[in-house]
Parts: sequence; structure tokens; C-alpha cells
Amino acid sequence: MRSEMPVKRPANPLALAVLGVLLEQPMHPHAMATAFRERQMDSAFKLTTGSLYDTVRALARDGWIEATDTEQVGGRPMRTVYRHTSDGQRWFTEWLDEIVREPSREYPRFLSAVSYLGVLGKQRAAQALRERAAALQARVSEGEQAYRAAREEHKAPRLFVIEAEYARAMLQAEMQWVLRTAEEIEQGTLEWPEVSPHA
Amino acid sequence: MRSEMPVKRPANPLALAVLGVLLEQPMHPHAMATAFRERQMDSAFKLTTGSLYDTVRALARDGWIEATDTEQVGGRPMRTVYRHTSDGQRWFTEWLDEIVREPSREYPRFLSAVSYLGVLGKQRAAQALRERAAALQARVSEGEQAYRAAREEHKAPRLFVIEAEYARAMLQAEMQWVLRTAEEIEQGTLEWPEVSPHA
DNA sequence: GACACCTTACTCGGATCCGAGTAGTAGGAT
DNA sequence: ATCCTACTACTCGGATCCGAGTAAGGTGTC
Repeated sequence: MRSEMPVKRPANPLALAVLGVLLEQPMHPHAMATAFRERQMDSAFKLTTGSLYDTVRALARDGWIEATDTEQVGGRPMRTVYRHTSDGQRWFTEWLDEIVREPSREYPRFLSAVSYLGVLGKQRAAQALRERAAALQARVSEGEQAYRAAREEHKAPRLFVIEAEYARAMLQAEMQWVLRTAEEIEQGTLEWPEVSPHA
Repeated sequence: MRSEMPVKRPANPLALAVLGVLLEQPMHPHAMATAFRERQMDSAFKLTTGSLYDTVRALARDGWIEATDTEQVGGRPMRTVYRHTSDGQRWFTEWLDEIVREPSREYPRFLSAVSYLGVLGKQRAAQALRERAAALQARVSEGEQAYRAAREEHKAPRLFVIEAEYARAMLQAEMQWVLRTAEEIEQGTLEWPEVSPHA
């Protein structure tokens, strides 16, 4: 009897990474952290030890993964090794499918700031947007280097670094919008009603 | 003597909205909630009563805003009315400037899911991507309607609805990437190494 | 061989986020 | 007059997130 996917699906992208790395082999949390750092996965999620242990515990509580055994090497702290439960692997695939199919509501900081662009005034808004564009360009370049290293030096297939292609596409789209808007402000084609900074 | 912007800048976009709405006039939290709902600002942040009161308290604690007085209408619960502090308004502008200039690290769910596209298998991945594209298109259409209503019926200047233009640009960029990738999978131009679903 | 420093592996507590709950009022229907 | 529903305005507690802390073992060095 195949059981239903747990109702609880952790919001933290770190949970996805934990389930992903456990596909390779059972592992204790500290080993996961080491693996994530080695692979420089810090663009997909934020890795902090506190969150990692919490996430692992939550996944275990909700039946995605389970502790196999606790081992001790020397006099060091105990390790608890986790692996997918018998259903966990199938659930993971289902959950992935769901995340891909259904865009989730997210609230990027920049979106809410854009609403108040008027408060900054023309000059300052245009200048800030240009600085943002430069910072975005820097990120694109960084990502590009990492991408090339993975593809050429490590001979990684495109599928394995596809998230970098997605990240680049989104950064470039944002950059274009930001630059276009800065230009519109400077050229006066974006009508700029005088906002009284509170009456 | 002009004091420094507080080190604590709430991560929650709701904080930005609170500071924004207080530019118009001093207000108690419940009135803010009503204003946010009326203006359908739910694409920029998530409004829950709990978070609202927490956010307002945090902003007051850190000196952005302050309570003016507590009033009571009839036998209803007390209201606490808040307004910007003498520095609050300037800090708000500075903070906005900072948010616009410096892209923040954020971790959208989809980005982390894309890394594991391989796990879904070719057919399922392509199908899921196509469904996502359709959902994104639906959001674009919804946004478009709201945008037109604001522009044409309410005669809003572009600057006041500029965040909708940004949101649309980003949704369209994502949609294009998603569709292009689905096509590449179907046409076999995206090399698909057989992933053993755990050895 | 003693001191300093890095690594291993995890715990703890504070801050934040959020849905559900509470408690009183107002307005309308029966 | 009484009930019912909806609104007003806020509190509470659980879940999550995260940086700092802890404690023991290994490694190098003079």
C-alpha cells in the first residue's frame, strides 16, 4: 500500500537539497553540510547549521526520511545517519513535480520597493537603478564563470547545471527592465507626478 | 543631529508597506490591514494579522515609528495609532534606496527544484514545465487586467503602478525560459543522461 | 610536551512568521 | 425581544529560522 505524500512540505529550499543529497547515499547532517559547501550550492539556498538540523528533524518527523543508526567515531559527538523512508523517494519526485508545475507566491524585496520608487525622486531613483543593474551584471559574470568551470573543466552535462541557465535568464531579464526604466526616467518618458513626501 | 538608520531592517516586505502607508497619515494596525486589502496589495507581500502586529511592534521597537496615542471608540478594543518618528521618514527613503541599489540574495523554490529536473524523467519534466508556463500565463493575464483597471478606470499615472510592469516582465521572462526548456527536452537538444534514481 | 588553532558534530535560545482564537459591538432578520 | 452573522481589533502559541555557542578530538610547532 503506497501512502500519501505528507501534507507538510517544508517551505525551506534546504529541505529539497537534503532530500536530493540523500538520493546519493545515507548521510549524517554534518556530511550534508560538507557536501553542500564543496559543491557551492549557496545560490539555491542558504546553509546555516541551525536550519540544517531543524530541517532534517522536521523531514524525519513527517516521514520523508528516517534515522538508520547513530554511530560514534572516537570520542566525537554522536552522528545520526539518515536515509529516505520507503515512500520518501517517490514523495520527493511527486513534490518536485508539484513545485515545477505550480508557481508559488513569493515576495521579492525589490518588487515591494519598486512601488515606492516615487519617494526617491527622479535623480536618485535613476541612479539607484543604474547601480542595481551593475550589481546584477556582476552576478551574471560570476555565475558565468562557475558555469564554464563546471561544463568545461568538470565535463558536466548541461542538465546538471541547468539551474545556472535559469538563474542567468532571470538576472538578465531583471537587468534589462531596470536599465530600461532608468532610461525612461532620465529621458522623461516615465511621467513623474510630484509626490509630496507626506502632506 | 540626524541619527543613523537603525541597523535592524526587517526582512519582511510587509514592513516596507507599513512605512509606506504611514507616509499618508498616522494609522492603527487594523486600519493598515483594511487599506492593504482595499488596494489589493497582496502581490507584493503576504498579509496576516499576526505578522502585521509583530512587524509594527518591531518597527516601533527599533525607532522607525512610534505610538501617538491609544484611543477607544465605543466599547471596542483599544487602538494604538502609529506614525513615523522624526527620523523615520528619512530612514525609509534611505532604506528604499539601499534595497533598489543592492540586489538581495533570495531563494525561489523553483530555482532549487530546477536542479533536480533530471529526477523527473524527460516526459514528466517537459509536461510539468508546460503546465507551469500555462499557470504563469494566467498570472500575467490577471495582472494585466488589474493594471488596465488602475490605468484606465482610476486614471493612475504609470509611476503608481510601475511594480506591475516589473512583475509582468519577470513573469514573461520565466515563462519564456520554461517554454524554451520544455521544447529542448522534447526535441532532444537538451542532453539527458540517464539518472539512476539512487543506485 | 604544552600551547594554539582548526575540525567535527551538534545544541540552544532569541527573533520572526503566521493561523487560529478571543472578546466585544453593530446591524439585520424573525 | 432575541438570535445570528459580520465586523472590529488584537493576542497567543506553535513552527521555523538562524547565529552563536559548546565540547571533544586532531594537527602542527617550537
